[in-house]
Amino acid sequence: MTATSGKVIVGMSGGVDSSVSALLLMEQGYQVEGLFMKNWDEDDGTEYCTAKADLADAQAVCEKLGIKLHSANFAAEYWDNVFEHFLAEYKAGRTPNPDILCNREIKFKVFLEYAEMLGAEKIATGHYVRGGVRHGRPRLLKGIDVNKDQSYFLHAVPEAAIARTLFPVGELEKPEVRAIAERHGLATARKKDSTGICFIGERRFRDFLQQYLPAQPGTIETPEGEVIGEHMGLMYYTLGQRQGLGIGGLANHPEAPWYVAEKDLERNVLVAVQGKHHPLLYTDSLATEAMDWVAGEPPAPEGRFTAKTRYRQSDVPCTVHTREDGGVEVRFDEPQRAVTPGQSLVLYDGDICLGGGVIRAIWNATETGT
RNA sequence: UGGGGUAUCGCCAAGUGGUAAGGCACCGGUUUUUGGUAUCGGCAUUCCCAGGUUCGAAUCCUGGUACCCCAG
Repeated sequence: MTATSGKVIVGMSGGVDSSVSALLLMEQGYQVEGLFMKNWDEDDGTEYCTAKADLADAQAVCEKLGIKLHSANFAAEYWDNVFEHFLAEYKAGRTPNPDILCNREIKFKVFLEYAEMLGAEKIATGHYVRGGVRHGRPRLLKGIDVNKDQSYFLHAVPEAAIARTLFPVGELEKPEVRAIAERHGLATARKKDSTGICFIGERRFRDFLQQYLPAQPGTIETPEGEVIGEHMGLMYYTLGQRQGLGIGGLANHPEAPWYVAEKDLERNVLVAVQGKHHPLLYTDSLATEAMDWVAGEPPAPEGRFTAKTRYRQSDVPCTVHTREDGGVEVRFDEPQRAVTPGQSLVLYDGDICLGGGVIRAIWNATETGT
């Protein structure tokens, strides 16, 4: 990278990654300013006040670096374009991934437009991905640190937005990022990585969801129909889940934990199976809703790629067929565990993230159809 | 109230005189920008109750209580 005088607005979350991103861009000669986004209006100002702490951290870093920090509130857009959909998915019995939508709708859309308004040429974030040019066009590439790669969350961001974004830490390993922060005395150097739904934060998931959706308790059953427990509402569970079922030892059953294998919405029954590798936990093929291709179109109507069905899963080989409605059908070489409708299938060609779509239907390796 | 059986952590369950296994569940930490997964740690001074025998009992004895089964 050669030095440039372009103006860049960095999305500052109050974490190490965005802090170091801002620092690196300054070193590269950019004219850097920060923007702190607050996209969730707290319903409970006392218990979950991490947003204030994050803002304070972002401010401390910006002061240290001597850059200006803007702040914006996109809560209305977040609610309309991310959260409503999030709730609708849960209502439909699926397990949505709000952060994927958040990136497409907020960080790489509303934020990008806002930055343009502030006169910036580009934006930057602390994501562990790389923007690059491959085969003559801008691409979304996996981060160098395979352990932290966040391309899964950005697969729905269009190429045009990727091309206008800088991802400084995508070129680094996480430990280096912390070391840089430490060396420059940034307040966030040792701050624990945040998890939880971005902007909403870490909180008791059940309590949170219950504020928006009514819970309908029902029974937990084995595939054979034996009632083995009670669930608090289907929306609180996801496929492959172990914790929270409350199923203790059962006479005439092995000493193995139980996992969620299916949600029967019609009967309001949660179907559980015993043993981590129960066949009903595996799926062989799936279909998605319309895909978001980073390049705007599929690389080919069909082909061999690798895929993730979940963040932090290593890519697995699969065969992909594109349907006319824009979705794809995917068959995995090896059955995959706990593939879940509502989560996204993301396709890769080497380190290029091609795009992905929300999983709509799954087929078990032992099933004949449905 | 005739016979037989069982009573050990929330649940399943070892232990038959030597000073309470294990699993599941649950709780906490780690991992993690979804939900999960995984991983590490915690979790019965006490064995239905009351007496007794013994250096020593969840384990033996006596008497209760509860539940189960077969007979009625």
